[in-house]
Amino acid sequence: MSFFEENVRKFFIPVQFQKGDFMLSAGKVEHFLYYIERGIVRYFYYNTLKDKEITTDFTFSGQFCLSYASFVKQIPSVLQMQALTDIKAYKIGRSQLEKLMNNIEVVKIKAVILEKLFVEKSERELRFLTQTPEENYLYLLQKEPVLLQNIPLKYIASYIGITPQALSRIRKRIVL
Amino acid sequence: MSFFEENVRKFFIPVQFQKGDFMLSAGKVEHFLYYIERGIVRYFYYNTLKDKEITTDFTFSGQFCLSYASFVKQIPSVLQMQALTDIKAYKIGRSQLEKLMNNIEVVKIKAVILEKLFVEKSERELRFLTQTPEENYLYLLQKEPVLLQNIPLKYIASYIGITPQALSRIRKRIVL
DNA sequence: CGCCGAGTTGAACTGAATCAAGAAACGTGG
DNA sequence: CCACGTTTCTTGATTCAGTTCAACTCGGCG
Repeated sequence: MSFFEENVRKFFIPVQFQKGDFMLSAGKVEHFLYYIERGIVRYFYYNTLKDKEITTDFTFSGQFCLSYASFVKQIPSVLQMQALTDIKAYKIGRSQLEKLMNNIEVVKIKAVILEKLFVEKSERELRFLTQTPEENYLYLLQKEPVLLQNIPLKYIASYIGITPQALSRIRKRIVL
Repeated sequence: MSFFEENVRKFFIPVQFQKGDFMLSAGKVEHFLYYIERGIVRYFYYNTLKDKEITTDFTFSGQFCLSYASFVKQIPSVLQMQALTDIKAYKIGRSQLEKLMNNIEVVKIKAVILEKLFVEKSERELRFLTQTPEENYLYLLQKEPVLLQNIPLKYIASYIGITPQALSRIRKRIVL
């Protein structure tokens, strides 16, 4: 059991979600931080103008998961979270987490987690700037093969920043 | 004087850079965290394969600035930093900063800064996924007008993820 | 069985990349 | 302060990958 997992079990409450469940809908305020023990979560925005969903991220087993801006500022969330698989998770309320923040070790862990989030976003940024959608897809393929087993391709297309049609053609190109 | 500025002055050493100076070159390990009092810093990667620079970010007056991965892991930096203007800054060494991390208030500030960095990258990610290069440029125009006064457009093109030629045509379109 | 969402395929279109050349701005030394 | 060379910016022509609109297939599920 990992260091995080041990600590998580001490303070967090078990919670489960079913495939398809919305863990957080648009307009709701995020009150919990989740630790995903098993499953995949999808983050997305809904663009009313274009009547289109934009998938921005996925969270896999062993990671923390929350609508960050909403949780921190306690404002209605624009970002939505959906369970892509059945999920086994642990949650902790914001006020209780706040109490833990008097412990310097916990604050340090918080900094480490934020650090990781920041570095990941930076790496993703670099991929957008340097790679073609095709290279981006191939990267995702080798980095998170589990993603492609159960998940609709349209979410992956959106995550890469292209249409489902374009992804379909890329996949065709690759096989040849 | 802001809260940050007050604290910065207590522990940081003044340092200056001239326009064009490399604050950190590729392959060097980052030993300092900088606070930029006045000036603009450009972050970029150099892609040997395509013989091309990729500008990923800018830091303006009143912000912290460092090659994050290199500083934290003490490994040679891939990311480079260059002064786009003359710069007045303050710096603190890694080991001294580490000592400050025994103070919970400092760690909390660290978390707040990382939080800000993460949210900014997330917003930039969303712009890549939802906006056209033209919209992206217009956004930058209104968000950081100072950037366009002295800075070569090719850096801005790179930051948006397009070629200088494409940016030139976008600017032409906008004026009309 | 029929419906519906996901995925694929086709054709026309669009916007950025690329290659190439010329104009404008900048800095440096005479 | 001007002349020169370099870098930056612009413009044109061509090519290419992704978008859009539309039709069709496939598989699951009522």
